[in-house]
Amino acid sequence: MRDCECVNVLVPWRRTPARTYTVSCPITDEVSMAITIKDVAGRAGVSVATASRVLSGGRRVSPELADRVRESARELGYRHNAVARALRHGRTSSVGMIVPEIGNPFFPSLVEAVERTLSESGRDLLLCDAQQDPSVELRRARTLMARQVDGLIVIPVSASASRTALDEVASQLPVIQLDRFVTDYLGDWVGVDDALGISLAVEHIAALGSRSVAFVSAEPECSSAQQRLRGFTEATQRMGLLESGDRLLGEFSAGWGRAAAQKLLAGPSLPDAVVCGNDEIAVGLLGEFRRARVRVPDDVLVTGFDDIRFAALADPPLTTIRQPHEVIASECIRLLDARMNDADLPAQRIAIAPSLIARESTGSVS
Amino acid sequence: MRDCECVNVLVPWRRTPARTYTVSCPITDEVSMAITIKDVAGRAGVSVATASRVLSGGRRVSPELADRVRESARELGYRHNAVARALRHGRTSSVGMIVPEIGNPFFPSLVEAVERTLSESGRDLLLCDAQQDPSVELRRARTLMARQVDGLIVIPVSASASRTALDEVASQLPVIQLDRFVTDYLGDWVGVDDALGISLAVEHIAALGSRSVAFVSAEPECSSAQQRLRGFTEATQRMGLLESGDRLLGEFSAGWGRAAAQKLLAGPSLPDAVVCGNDEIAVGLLGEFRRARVRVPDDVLVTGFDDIRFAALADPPLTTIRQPHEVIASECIRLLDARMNDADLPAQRIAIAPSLIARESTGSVS
DNA sequence: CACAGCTTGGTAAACGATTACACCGCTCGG
DNA sequence: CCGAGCGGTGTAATCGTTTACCAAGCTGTG
Repeated sequence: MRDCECVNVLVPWRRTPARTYTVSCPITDEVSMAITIKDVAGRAGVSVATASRVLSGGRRVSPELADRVRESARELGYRHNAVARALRHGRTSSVGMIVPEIGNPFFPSLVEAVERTLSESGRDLLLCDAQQDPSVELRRARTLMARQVDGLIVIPVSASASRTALDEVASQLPVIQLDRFVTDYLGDWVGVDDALGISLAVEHIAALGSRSVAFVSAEPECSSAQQRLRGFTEATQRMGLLESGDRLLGEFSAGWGRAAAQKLLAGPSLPDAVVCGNDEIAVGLLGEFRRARVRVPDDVLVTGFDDIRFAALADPPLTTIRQPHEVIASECIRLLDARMNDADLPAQRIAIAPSLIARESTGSVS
Repeated sequence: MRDCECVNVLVPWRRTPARTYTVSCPITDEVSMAITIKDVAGRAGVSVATASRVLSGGRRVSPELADRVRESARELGYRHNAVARALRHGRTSSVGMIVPEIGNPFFPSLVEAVERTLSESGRDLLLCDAQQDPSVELRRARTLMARQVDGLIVIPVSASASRTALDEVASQLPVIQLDRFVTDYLGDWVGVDDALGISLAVEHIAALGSRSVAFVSAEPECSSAQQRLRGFTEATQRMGLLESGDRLLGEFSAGWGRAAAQKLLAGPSLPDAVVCGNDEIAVGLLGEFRRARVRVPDDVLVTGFDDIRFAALADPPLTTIRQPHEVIASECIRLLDARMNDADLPAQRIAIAPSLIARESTGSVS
C-alpha cells in the first residue's frame, strides 16, 4: 500500500478549477530484480540446463525433476525472457509492419487482421507509422531490422520513393508488400485487384444507364491510385462511356472529395455518375453535393472504394468496392511464411478480387 | 536477378479467369550471414571493445582508429543488433500498447499520436489488439512483458475484468492506463474528463432550448461508458432537464445507434435532444432518423463524443466533444517516463478537458 | 560378466553487444 | 630521472537462454 495522489489536471483553455485529491492506492511495490531461470534451477536443485529443458520442452526430463522445476517456477513467478531467447535462437518471433498512416480508416482494419493472424502462430506485431513520408518510412524500416524482426510487411507510401527502403530491407529480410506496391520492384505483393475493382464500379453504373462518368481520385503517387486510374480508363473505353470533365486527381481524403465536387458543380453540366478512388473522397463529395442540393442517386450516381466502416452509414449509403481484409491478411502471412522458408522462391504477386457492394448512392436499393 | 513468377489469384466467388505470368525480377539474393561488430573490428584491425566504443559512443577513441572503424562498418554494411544490446543493457527502448480493438475508429488516432511521440525519443511501439476480450488482453500483456518492453500503455477492455491483467503487469513494469481505467485500481491514468465532456454537450443543448433529452450510450462496462453516464445524470439534474425515455444503453457501435433510434421512434414522442455516448452511435442514430424522415436538428438535436474523422462528414455534420489526441498521447508518455524514473512516485490521474465542437446536428451552424 | 546403447543430468559454449578492469606508454612535475 | 597520472586500447566477464557435448548410470544381450 502506498499513497496515491490523484490530480485532475485540466488543460489551460478551460477555466474550470483544478481538483487535487489523495487516496490510498493498493499498488504493490515493484519487484526489485527479475527472476531468471538460474533462480528457478537453484530453488529446484537442478542445473539451468534441466530447468530450461523443462520450461521450453527441449529433451525429456524425469517426471520428478520436471515437477520440481515447474513448482519452483510457479512459486517464484518466473517469466521467460524473450530477448535472451531471441538472441540465442536467432529469431524473435515478431513481424514488423509499416503503414503509411494509421489514421487513414482503411489501414486499421488491415492491421487488425494481420495482428490476429500473426497471433495465431504466436508471433507479435511491431507497428510503425510512416507519417506519409518515405524518409520516415526508411528510418522505421531500419529500426525494425535492428530489432531483428523475422519479417517485414510494408504498405509503401509511394510507388517510387519507397523503393530505397524496400531494396535495403529486402537484402536482409523477407519482405511482403501489402495493399500497394512499388513500381518495377517485383518482390512479393498481396492486395486487391484495384483495376478490376474500379471496372466493377464502372460496369455497375453503366448497367444502370449512365453514359457520362467522372473520376475523382488521388494523384498516381502510390500504386493503388495508379491501378485505379488505369482501371477506370480501360473500363470506360471498353464500355464506350463518355468521360465527363477532367479526371480530378488530388489525394485520398474527404477534403479533396469536397473540392472536387465543387469543381464538378462549377462545370457546365454534371456527369451521370462519379466514380471515386476511395470511400473518403466519396464521402466528402457526397457532403458537398448535399450542400449544393444535388440529389444522389437521382441527379448523379456515386461510388467509392474500400468499404470502410462508414461507407454504409453515409448519406446516402455508399455503393462501394469491398476489400476482403481477412483474406488479404491471411494471404499476406502465408506469403511471408513461404518466403521465410525459402528465400529463393519466385516472387509472387497475389491480386485478390474485390466485390461490389451496391447501396443507395447508385440507387440500387431504394 | 532471378525469375519472378507473378500469379494473379482471384477469389472463388468471381468467375474471372486466373492469370499467371512470369517476369524477371531484380531482387538480389539475401545476405547469408549478418555482419556483427566482431567482423567490423576484425576488418578495422581493432578489438571489439574499441569498435563498440566508436559505434555507440562510449569512451573516447583516437580519431584515426575511429575513422578506420566507421569506414569498415560502412563497407560491411554493419547494423547493430538491438536484441543483443537490449539483453546487455537491460532495456529494450520499446513500449507496449494494448488496445481493445484497433478497428474502432477512435483508437487509431491515439495509437498514431503515441507512436509519433515515442519515436521522438527513439523508442518503438509494440502494438497488440485485445479483440475486446479480457483474456486475450491478459495473454497480450504477458507476451509484451516477456519481450521486456520498458513500459506498457493499456486501454483496458473492461473496468472490472481487466483488473487481473493490470495487477499482474503493474507488479513488474511501469504501466499507464490510457483513455479508460479500471475501477478502484488507482494506478496512473490519463484520459479525457468524460463526465465534463458529456456535461458540455448537455449544457449546449439546454442552452439551445431543449427541455427533454435522451441518452444513448454503451452499457457501463468500461470506464468511459460509466463516466459518461454519470456525467449525463449529473448534468441533466443540475440543469433541471427532463430525461425523456429510458437511458438506452447498448454498445459503442453504429448498429446500436440504429437500434436505439428505432426504440425512440417507437415511443410516444421524441425528446428535444439525444445525447450519444460516442460518435459511432450518433452516426448510426442519424442514419435511422434520416430513414424515418425525422429532421435533425429541426425535430431533434443530436450530439456525439470523440470527434472521430467522420463526425464532420456525417449528415448533418455532427456536434460532438473533441478529444485532444496529441495532448493525451504526450501526457501519457510524460507520465510513463516519470513512472519509469521513480516507481514510488504517487499515482497520478490526469483528466484532460475536452471541448465542444458545435456543428449542424444541433443547428448551431445553419 | 562385459559392453553397446539408451536415457538423463550437468558443464560450458555459444548468441552479439557493452563495459569493468587491467595494462601500456606517454607526459609532466618534483 | 623517476613516479604519478592519464588517455587509449585490449581482455574478458556479463546479460538470460538454449543446446552441443560429455559423463554416469541403467538395461539388456551375447
